[in-house]
Amino acid sequence: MIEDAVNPPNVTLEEIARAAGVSPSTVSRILNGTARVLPAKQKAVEQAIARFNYRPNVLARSLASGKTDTIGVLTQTVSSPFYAEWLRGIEDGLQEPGFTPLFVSSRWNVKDEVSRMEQFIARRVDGVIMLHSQLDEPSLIGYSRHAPLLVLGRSLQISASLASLALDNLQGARDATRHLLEQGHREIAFIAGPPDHEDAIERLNGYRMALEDAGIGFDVDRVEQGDYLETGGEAAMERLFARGASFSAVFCANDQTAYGARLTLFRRGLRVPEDISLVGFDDLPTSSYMTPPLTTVRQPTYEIGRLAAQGIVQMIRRQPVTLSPVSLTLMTRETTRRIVPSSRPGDSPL
Amino acid sequence: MIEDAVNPPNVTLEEIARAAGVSPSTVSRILNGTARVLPAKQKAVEQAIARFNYRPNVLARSLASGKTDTIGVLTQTVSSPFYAEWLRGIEDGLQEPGFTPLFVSSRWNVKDEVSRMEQFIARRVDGVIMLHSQLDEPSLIGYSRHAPLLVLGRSLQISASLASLALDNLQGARDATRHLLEQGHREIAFIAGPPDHEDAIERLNGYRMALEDAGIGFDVDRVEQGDYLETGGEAAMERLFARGASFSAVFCANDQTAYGARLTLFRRGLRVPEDISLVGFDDLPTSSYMTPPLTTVRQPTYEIGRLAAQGIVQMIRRQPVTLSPVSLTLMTRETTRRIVPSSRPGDSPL
DNA sequence: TTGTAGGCGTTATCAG
DNA sequence: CTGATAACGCCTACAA
Repeated sequence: MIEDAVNPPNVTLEEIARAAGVSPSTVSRILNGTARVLPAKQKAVEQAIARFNYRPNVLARSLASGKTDTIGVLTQTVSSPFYAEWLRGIEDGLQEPGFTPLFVSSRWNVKDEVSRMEQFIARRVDGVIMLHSQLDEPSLIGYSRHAPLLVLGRSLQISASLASLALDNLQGARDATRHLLEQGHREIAFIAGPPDHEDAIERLNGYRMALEDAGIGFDVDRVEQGDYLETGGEAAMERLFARGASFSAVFCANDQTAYGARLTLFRRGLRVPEDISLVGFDDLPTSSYMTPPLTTVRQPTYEIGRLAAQGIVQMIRRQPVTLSPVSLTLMTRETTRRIVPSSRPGDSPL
Repeated sequence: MIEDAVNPPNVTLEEIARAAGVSPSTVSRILNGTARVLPAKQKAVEQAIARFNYRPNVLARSLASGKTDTIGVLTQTVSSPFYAEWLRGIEDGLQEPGFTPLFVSSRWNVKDEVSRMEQFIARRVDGVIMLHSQLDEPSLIGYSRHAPLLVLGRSLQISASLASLALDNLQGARDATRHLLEQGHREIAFIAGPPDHEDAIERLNGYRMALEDAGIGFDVDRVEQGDYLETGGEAAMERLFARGASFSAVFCANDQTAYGARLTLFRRGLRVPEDISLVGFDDLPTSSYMTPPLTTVRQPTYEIGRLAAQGIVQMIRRQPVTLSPVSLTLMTRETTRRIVPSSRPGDSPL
């Protein structure tokens, strides 16, 4: 029998108190469970709240209490399929402890990244999670003085208010390359990520290391520059061919790059994996639906997101943070294929 | 020469005023450009702000001013590739007018949707944009009394505080089906979306309508239920075959469904488009990188996001809202192919 | 042009 | 257990 009349939007705690015949502090106590209150008053207040459809003003509450129950989450692009699962993990992980994530994008731009952080501070978030920050360590330490800061995808000197969770990109890239080697490939091309990305560099190093482990020289001629985007992979693959590079497999610094490379192969009438083997990195949700399903290095991003959520909450509560490093695993699917050892070395797909 | 000492986190406007030798209101005025101030004081204040690295407390400001410059954005899943571009469009569109989006997911769950809206109200957002709400119209109208509400992907009775922007799903589906018909296909299967989604129903109707326009009966046997996800498309396609349905083309209610269907075709050794033509809906960013690139109906989601951002700001400013309906366009790529009329009617790919 | 004072809606500290 | 009362940090008349 609750009337759905045109309720004057903003009911305040004080009005509830008056309606219930108690003092504002009592209402506040009931709202927060701060102290025991007589059942009778409790009930009166609850009824008033229901009747007026009262909702505490979060702003006022935060101002008074000094906490906002908000976590700033800085991502490079909210729209990247790569970050999507991370965000979901974070959102889910923050749900139960009662925090709200504030997602913003820096668009791979250091200046934006700074302004977003300033915004977080101005909004008095209780903590910040950064996905792939480009800021230098001193800056990060500076920000961590305002609120606990957790940086994903980097490894930093940690403190009580600064933590990081790194992924073993090097290992992942090494495994992927090794897989190709085990299949008999000797000429493995690599399409790199942005040269200024820490993880892109690690992946390149992993590729290189695996090659050297196998006694195969690292050949610059088989490496092309990509940009982590489909278009970059497409173009890089094109350049590889234009340059007459010889290879039987291509390892791409990330899945999006692999998608682009795949398209170029398709355009040139080359079959995957019959003519060329292809490996990606990230294991985006759609990668297992490519034709054929892409062999790639899986990053458990959703789980990492949850871990991060859990970690930042622990930091806020001044509890010890437990962030064990996450390992990446190769998902062997159908874009790689064993090469017959009899094939003449130096065989070019061209 | 700014010292980066361990600054006591929270400098207040009052401290700035004291340091600059002026009153708090003067500082406030300078901060907001509310009134002219003597150049000398202006400078003194600016210096103090810089020196103390002062950042106004957004909470206090909002509480006092009654506006938060925040827009609640309710999406079904932050992590869906489908919503990604919308979010980006909204974020970009909100940037310039100075609003911050607050992204949350309802996970396709009405209960969550309600609680998110409550949260928005509690946070006193200045406006709300909903992507595909499942709430009924009365509820939406109710919420719109708290703050301007803009619903995307639905068509509603509009008012000064409630607007909607619908997409012509029916038209899009009709065009797609017609395209297939023009290519000579007569047996066109359809993998539908969730039966309780307005747009899924519209797409089914568009398919049906095109068939009837062409004088071809709508055949339930060629329709399978999907769920807008890859796995659903995969399974639906499988069922289509298991049931022995006969078709030369498949139209999927969305791209993710098409991805799944594509995989099933691949598994069965059927070529696209040589054996079966395939059409999707949405034009996700990766669709043009499928093998072969997917023919699909494009929704200009990024642009819609920007439009929505612009629209909600107009509503907040009590300006007339201009939301012209958005049309969808067929992107003819390479998963569809003209069928030779000579092929015996009733030809089954099996 | 500038300062004073009151208020925004809650929480939190103290008596009682 | 409960009610005043003072913050929280800023904005905005109002007055000077």
